[in-house]
Amino acid sequence: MPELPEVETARKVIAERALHRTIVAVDDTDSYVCRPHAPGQIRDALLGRQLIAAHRRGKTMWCETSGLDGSAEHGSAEHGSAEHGPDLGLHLGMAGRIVVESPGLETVWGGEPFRRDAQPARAQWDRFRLDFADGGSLVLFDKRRLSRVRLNPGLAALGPDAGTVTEAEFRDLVRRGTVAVKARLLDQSKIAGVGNLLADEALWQARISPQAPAGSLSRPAVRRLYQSLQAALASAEANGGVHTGEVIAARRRGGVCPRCGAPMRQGVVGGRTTWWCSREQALRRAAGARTPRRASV
DNA sequence: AACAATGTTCAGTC
DNA sequence: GGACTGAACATTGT
Repeated sequence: MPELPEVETARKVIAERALHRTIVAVDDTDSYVCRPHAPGQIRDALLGRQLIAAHRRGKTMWCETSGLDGSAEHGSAEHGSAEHGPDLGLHLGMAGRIVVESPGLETVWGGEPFRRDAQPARAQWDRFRLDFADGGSLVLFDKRRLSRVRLNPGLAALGPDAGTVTEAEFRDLVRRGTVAVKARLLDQSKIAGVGNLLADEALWQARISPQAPAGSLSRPAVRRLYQSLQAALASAEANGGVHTGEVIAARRRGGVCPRCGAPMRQGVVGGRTTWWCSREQALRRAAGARTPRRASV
């Protein structure tokens, strides 16, 4: 169930292990995952080509592909689009992972966090597959079938990547409107890459209520939020995923704030289950308002 | 058995 | 048209 850091891990797996290998077979028969393409359309577009680069913005990945004889990987060749194939867009949805097999090398994967269950990966969860001429493969594995594969994915609906957005851009995009700040963080058209856990973690680090209207944040608060988000992204990438966030383990019944010990509170914000510290992330009303209610559990 | 799940999209309302 | 809300999507795990 990947957010930006997990998707970046998957992108690296592709970039390091799946490039420059000729595609000799494509399974694009899952019409839900491959929508709106017709079965066979992605296959026909990719057969005989190679993946030559893997990119990411937010949670969306796309791979550039070579010309039919692999020409683009051998440099120059700037004679027009015939030298390149279409981009292959990959989105891991809620539970997708990328698995790359290579002859003589161990299988590598990225995306969904590691689970130590002994359960073998059932082939029925392979939603999309590229087979390479060397006998290896790239598989999009997804138990829940909400991942997506498509040719030439548009990126116009995505805001700047959460990992590279500047503080000034972030402030302009976030601090406006009346929507809850958490909902704004989850809006991929504003900032791309933040998911439910990352949003809870960054807001907790910054001690900001997830329910605070986005436009009501003070300039220092937005700055804290930006810095907390960058720290949470870096920490997740270093430690293996967003589930390693400090407050994530406290997202459960009876959980307490890892900093102050106050009970964690749960609710729905922006349509997603949300946990926050009842003390440090209390929703403060506009200037002049009091906070008369004692903390309730 | 009912419900939640680390995501996106789309129909609907203001 | 933009901002916002809530349900739907497919499937699994609790």
